[in-house]
Amino acid sequence: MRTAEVLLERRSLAEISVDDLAQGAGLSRSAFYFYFPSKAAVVLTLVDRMVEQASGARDTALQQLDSDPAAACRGGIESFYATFGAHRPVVRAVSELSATNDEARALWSQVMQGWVEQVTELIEAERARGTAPSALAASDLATALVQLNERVLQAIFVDESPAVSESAAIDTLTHVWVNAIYGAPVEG
Amino acid sequence: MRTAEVLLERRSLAEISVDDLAQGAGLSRSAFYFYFPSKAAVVLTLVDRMVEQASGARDTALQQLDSDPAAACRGGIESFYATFGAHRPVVRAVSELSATNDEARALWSQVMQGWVEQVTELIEAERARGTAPSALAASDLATALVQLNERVLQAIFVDESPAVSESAAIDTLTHVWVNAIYGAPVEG
DNA sequence: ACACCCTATCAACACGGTGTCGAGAATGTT
DNA sequence: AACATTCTCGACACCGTGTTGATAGGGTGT
Repeated sequence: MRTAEVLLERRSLAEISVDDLAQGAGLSRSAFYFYFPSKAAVVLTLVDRMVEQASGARDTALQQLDSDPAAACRGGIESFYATFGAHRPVVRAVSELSATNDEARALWSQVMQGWVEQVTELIEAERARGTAPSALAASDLATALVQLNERVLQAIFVDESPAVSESAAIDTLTHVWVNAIYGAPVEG
Repeated sequence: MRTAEVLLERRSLAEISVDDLAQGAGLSRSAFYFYFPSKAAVVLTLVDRMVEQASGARDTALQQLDSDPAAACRGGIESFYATFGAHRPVVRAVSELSATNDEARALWSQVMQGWVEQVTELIEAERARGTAPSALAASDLATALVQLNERVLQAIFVDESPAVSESAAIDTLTHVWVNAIYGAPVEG
């Protein structure tokens, strides 16, 4: 698995064969299959690890919004950024794998679902306090905002173009979040 | 190519072999290679077609913002939705292909770049008119908003979960756009 | 010291998909 | 009729995956 992470820094998942993985770990290709059923399983394990290690950070980051809501949003976004930024190769791999692998898709959507639920709660709490207007379904708005983060950061992490400049990313996302949550409804 | 579009309605690109494509068109596999250098080329051609057919719609949709800016945003979003919604299998295929194919990635990012430029102009025009505050770089904001659309609609088109409900998508996106563009800067 | 099992490793194989080649039909041109 | 162009095919080489059956080593109990 260390080998997998190292190789993923340089090449995409598709460019890495089971042979590469095995050789990197000093094994024959078939010995690899003793430890993992497939290349995909390695990535899934890597993702599992990352998720476990990071799911705590999310909950704490978003919960302390009593004081300053804008700061809480920023905290959540920073936590999102930190979590996935620290494991860029893994994020890249899982997004690549999701194109062809149901399990990867399911795992990733579970991760995103966690974020969406957390953010939905945040929005509903603010609406209950009367600080945020109720216009759209909170879950729809939360989904959109989480997906915004996902896509914007993804683009940055894999050096796509166009992409938001990395230094402005947090500010840009926070701006969009805060205005989307607290801004006035747009007449349909 | 018609065959490709039909097959892509049912299965993902990875599940379609050159053989399937050829047979669907009543050809042998090697005859296929007379017409296209690879499976990827078929998808690229499909995308080219879609882009060409749709790039006009975008420009006109966003340009008429003199009257009602919110309506112009909505128009742009609707045009985005219509363009890609009408060719879901192709969108799905190109996103899948982009995971492994440089040319597909380049083509897609060119398409997105077109949108970003258009939206950047819109934002800058509004700021020049004094109706929108200048906080973030217009191009960063535009990039984020275009990627928001991309990701939210993608999730809807491929039936991901979580996803914004399709009926609320346009409203949700419009809300985020308008508030992000016209909303007050968030103190960093 | 022996038998035993469990862990670990490997070479060899079968399979499926890709892309190439050269040989030839089919069709049109002079 | 000779020729060229367009198109089609079967056969091949290649690569990556995943499986299998044979085998080596290192504990453990007797």
